[in-house]
Amino acid sequence: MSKEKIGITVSKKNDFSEWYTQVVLKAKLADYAPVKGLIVLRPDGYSIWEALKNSFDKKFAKNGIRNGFLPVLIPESLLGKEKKHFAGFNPEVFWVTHSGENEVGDRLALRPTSETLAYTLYSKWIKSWRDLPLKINFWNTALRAEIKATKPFLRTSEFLWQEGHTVHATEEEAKKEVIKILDIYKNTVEEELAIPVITGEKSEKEKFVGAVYTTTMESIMPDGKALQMGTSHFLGQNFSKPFEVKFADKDNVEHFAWQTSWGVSWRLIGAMIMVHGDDKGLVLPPKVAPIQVVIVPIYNSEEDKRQVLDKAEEIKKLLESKLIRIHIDDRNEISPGYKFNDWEMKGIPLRIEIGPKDIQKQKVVLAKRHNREKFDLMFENIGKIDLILDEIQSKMLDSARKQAQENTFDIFNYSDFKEKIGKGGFFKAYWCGNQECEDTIKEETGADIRVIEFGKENNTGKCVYCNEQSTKMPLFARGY
RNA sequence: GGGAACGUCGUCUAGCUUGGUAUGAUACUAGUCUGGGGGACUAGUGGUCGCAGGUUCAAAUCCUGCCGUUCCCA
Repeated sequence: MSKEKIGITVSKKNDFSEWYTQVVLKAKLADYAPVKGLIVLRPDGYSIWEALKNSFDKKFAKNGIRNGFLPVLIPESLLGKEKKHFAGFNPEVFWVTHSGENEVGDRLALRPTSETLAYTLYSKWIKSWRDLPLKINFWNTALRAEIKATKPFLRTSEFLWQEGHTVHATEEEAKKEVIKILDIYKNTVEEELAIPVITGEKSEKEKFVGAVYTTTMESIMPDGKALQMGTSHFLGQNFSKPFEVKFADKDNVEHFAWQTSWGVSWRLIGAMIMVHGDDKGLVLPPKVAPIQVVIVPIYNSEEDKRQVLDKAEEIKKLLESKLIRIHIDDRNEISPGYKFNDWEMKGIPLRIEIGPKDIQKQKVVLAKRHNREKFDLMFENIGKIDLILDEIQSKMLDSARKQAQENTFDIFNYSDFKEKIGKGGFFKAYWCGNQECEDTIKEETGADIRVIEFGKENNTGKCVYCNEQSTKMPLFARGY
């Protein structure tokens, strides 16, 4: 087989969509399930998810949030209690109508999200101000039927996520929580996945159905489309009223509580693939890589083999003592060259090549995945590999930032907007706040308001569509 | 929401027009030689041709429906 056929067969630049699918499948992150729109996570994919989960869990715990678990079935009567919420989700809800041959009385929804179920329970658990704040996070899956245009991690009918649900005595405290969570999201995504995000508010049109307002973090992908990376919602009393989440305050007067909900999903893995991957395959940020360093031993005689593998073991032990995840690829019958390409396709951040010639010179060859640099490293410096991994992590964020900036444009008039939108990217433009303008722009350009960035309301300009004066300057883009 | 293409061992594929026992490569298994960027040779294993009907003496091939995947356009 020609070497072009073994790895990724298309370039990221020329056929982004096909490239993405090939990377997911060939790096063995996920595979298609027998049911449309569903995927299976394989161990390498799941490891990345676990790394993210661990990172989030630590930060949630510091913020007083604990984990719980909710069932997957929600009776229709509950789901329908908050009407706008229900109407928003209804088209994509899977319904369980039978148990065996018998029809069930109240249809059961496979959770599209758990607000209604969680708050039914919260109303039982919360009686007094002493019970507040109540902050629980749930790691589970959500199901939303995707009929068309499914794509691994980005658009699947069932997805892994976490959904957090908090309850507060005051409006102010709940609003603060919304922002605290968004900060945790932003920090984690930037630090672990090396993907820069822009945080801000969703427009009224794009907010979570049932929320008072939605805050969001958004990123621009290399193909110019925007991806919603996570949302944190201020629910006000929209749910506490119908679900009677009430508490007796210090003055012994009963109040409806103030609530938040928030979530990130395995879409983050999709974003990581898109932002960092290249024509050779996946590129993993060291912090979430299942294997951070792979050693490829090179030898021909039995004696060389023993010597090289002994040294490889020694290096492995040293790096393991520094909590580096390391693997020796001692597969026989596979050439070193094949292994190089194989591990590059899987995105492993660092490769150590070691053979008889290296041992003679007391060094190894080190190859960085993200920029494909290759250089010698003396034995005495191998202990510094943790610093090299840190450096890779931060350089990956830098280059992702640069990439995002190059894909962000200031737009001051509508003809410019229409002309340039085809190329993709974030479009910063003034907007009057009127939904009619938003709708028309969406209709004519395919772009919607991704995020109204925090802290950018100092200046005044003219709405890009209707020329009204405004201080709002959202980012428009076509999205996933 | 609208349109198009595709589905044959794990993967890629020939065969389909004009029906007649399924082609090749790669991967996999064993062995020998190899080994610093996708190695070579030899032998072997592996497929109810996406599923269900229909036409026919006979269907991968023709017809209908379904399922799945991908791409393009709102």
